Amino acid sequence: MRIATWNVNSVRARAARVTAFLDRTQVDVLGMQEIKCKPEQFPYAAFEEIGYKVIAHGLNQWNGVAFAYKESLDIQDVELEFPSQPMFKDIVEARAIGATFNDVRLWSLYVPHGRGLDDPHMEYKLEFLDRLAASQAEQLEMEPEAQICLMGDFNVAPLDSDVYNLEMFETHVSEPERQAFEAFEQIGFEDRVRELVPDEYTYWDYKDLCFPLNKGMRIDFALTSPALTQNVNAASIEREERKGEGPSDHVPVVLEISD
DNA sequence: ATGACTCGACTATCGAGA
Repeated sequence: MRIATWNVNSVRARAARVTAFLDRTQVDVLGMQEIKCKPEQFPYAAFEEIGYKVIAHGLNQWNGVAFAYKESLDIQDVELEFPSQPMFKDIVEARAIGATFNDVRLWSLYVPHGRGLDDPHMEYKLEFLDRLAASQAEQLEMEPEAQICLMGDFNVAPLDSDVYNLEMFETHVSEPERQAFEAFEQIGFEDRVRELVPDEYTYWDYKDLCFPLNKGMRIDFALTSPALTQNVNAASIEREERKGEGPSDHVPVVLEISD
């Protein structure tokens, strides 16, 4: 089974590119972030035409997460939030969707942007990561052999080399954010993509020729539980998807898993 | 070329992204 994660930055603006990617790569499941629409606004037809079904979660024009998966695959146990997912202003935002495919539990995650080190959104971001890690630690305690992949836009650059110039950043690289990210490793999740593709960014700002100058960030990850980590055979970061007409500012991250 | 942001929204500037 091949799975992928991609912050598509509006699925309605990007439907042709996303479906072209699926058609080309034939990944079995794609977790999307920032679909920026409600389920009833999702461009289902374009996905159905190439043999994919979609489950989407979105409340408004912000955030929004979804899975596209091959129509032959069974989908089970869909959840539209993780346990104790924090609220922002009394709303559980559309930033997580979980579903099980072939006994592999996938989460498509859009971690809040902190905006600034002293911004209320930063506290929200850190709490989001803390509670996500706590929920997964609890899950692994109950079921140590669970095959889980936490994938999405984490909005954290764990290493200095994950940004083109450390001095340009305050958020994404701060110690509290990096500690919140490292918590996943501490409970047993691993970033196999890092081992297989050590030097690549996953995001380049639209502005200032960032992509041609390779001024990027590595902030999109697919973290695997111990039982799933041993089944990861290959990984790629689809840099080509940042080129051409109307790209997202993020590119897909792909994992190949043996059954 | 990988080229100087882009998206969706109370359709016209603006918040948000990172």
